[in-house]
Amino acid sequence: MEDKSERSRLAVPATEAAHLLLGSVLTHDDGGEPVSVRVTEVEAYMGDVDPGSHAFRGRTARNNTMFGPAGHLYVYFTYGMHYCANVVCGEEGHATGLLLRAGEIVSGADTARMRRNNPRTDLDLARGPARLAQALGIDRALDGADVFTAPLRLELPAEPVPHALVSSGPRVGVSGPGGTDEYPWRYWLTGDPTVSKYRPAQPKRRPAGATAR
DNA sequence: CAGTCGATCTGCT
DNA sequence: GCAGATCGACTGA
Repeated sequence: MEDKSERSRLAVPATEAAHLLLGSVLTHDDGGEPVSVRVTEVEAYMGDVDPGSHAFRGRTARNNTMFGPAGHLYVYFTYGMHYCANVVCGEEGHATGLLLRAGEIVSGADTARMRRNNPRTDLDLARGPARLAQALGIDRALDGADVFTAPLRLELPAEPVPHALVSSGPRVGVSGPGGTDEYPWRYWLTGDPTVSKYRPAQPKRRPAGATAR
């Protein structure tokens, strides 16, 4: 019953769901030491109307989970080496989701450090979407998994975080046509040290010497 | 400290 | 064939 009502809280527009996820705690218990992350930064993807979204071109094998019901994890593999995780939100079929961009490790830090190959500071354990996924031990085996069912556990706050504590700005790494990158669809807890450093979307990397090597 | 580049999977043209 | 919801190593000052 809890699960049902918690899931329904995510079946809302991405902007609203973002304020539920900020401050929530996601745990992955793979049988070893459980690792928990307090979410401090998310990015909204608006499904098939959003040029920056994987779902913009329609349903594929990879983005299939995005088109399903809210409360499931969409995990994708990118750049040949990284996993990133989204929490599906909104109504089923709309393919909206929230990319987990950064968080603070609240328990299981030892395991997280090992998975991340011992970064300089604990602030770097889950600062960035691929880092967060790696710290939690998330890979594509968890694509489609229910965040309210083992081995995952998502604890939403009783109340959404007040808007006054949240900042917003352009999405990172998205340089889509139509000024997509101008929409303030990235949300973070103002002043939190674990929020990822803003890096403008790379315009395009073209061969500098006119000819490829 | 800031800028550049390689790694290498997935989906679209 | 190419660009991408990234990260970390390396360069040079």
